[in-house]
Amino acid sequence: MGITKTSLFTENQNEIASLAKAIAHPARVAIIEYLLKVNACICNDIVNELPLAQPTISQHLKELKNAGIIKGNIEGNAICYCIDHNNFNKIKGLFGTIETAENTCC
Amino acid sequence: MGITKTSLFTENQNEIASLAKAIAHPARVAIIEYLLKVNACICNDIVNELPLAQPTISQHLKELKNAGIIKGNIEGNAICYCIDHNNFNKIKGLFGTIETAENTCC
DNA sequence: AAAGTATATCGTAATATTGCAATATAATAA
DNA sequence: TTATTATATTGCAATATTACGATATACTTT
Repeated sequence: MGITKTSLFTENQNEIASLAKAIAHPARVAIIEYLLKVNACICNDIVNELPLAQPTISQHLKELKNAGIIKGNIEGNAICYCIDHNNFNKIKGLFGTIETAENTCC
Repeated sequence: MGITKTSLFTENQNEIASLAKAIAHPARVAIIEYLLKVNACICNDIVNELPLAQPTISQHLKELKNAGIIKGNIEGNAICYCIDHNNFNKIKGLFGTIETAENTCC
């Protein structure tokens, strides 16, 4: 098999999982951190900043965009990427709302 | 290729990525939610709760344990799993500390 | 001891991810 | 128009993940 049985889980569970998946690579974490640092969004800068080839960066950016974590705007012949703060806060919310009371077990 | 170039990124970036990876599957999200709900930790219950075969659940539990999200204690011939709240709070912290100020771009 | 219960591991097939060279696309500059 | 610059897409090889049947391990009950 090897295919995740998405249909067996709730929409919320799949949503959390796919957002987590978008963050589940150090290059993508690095891109997020960089975009948060520079705020205004450069793109070729990311290629220069990270030790990966341009097509690889482009692929990671695509995944982050599909997940809604970043967004890109065309600016001349360049593309300006930046964090999509609405969705990013939503992610933080998903983790933040989980109650982690004292556990009485183990 | 196909191998993540872990060595090219910081320890913190790799840590966030691997914690996110542990959450990046709906079955593992479901396991976490279930353990948070029942607090005290049953194990065969998880197999009955989720629509996946026992070896598959066992594999997911192993990944969650390796990531430090859950821990298991032997109790007779059963194993009691529960959330490792120390690490779980750490994860929440990792996401929570990221500043998401207003963005002035895009 | 034998049977039952609970969990882990092995082996394997199906699929997904990662990374990059080569190439395509699109806007700008010369 | 012809470079140049910036980004995306394609194709492919290497590797990782997912799922589960079969089997192993280990404790408990009979």
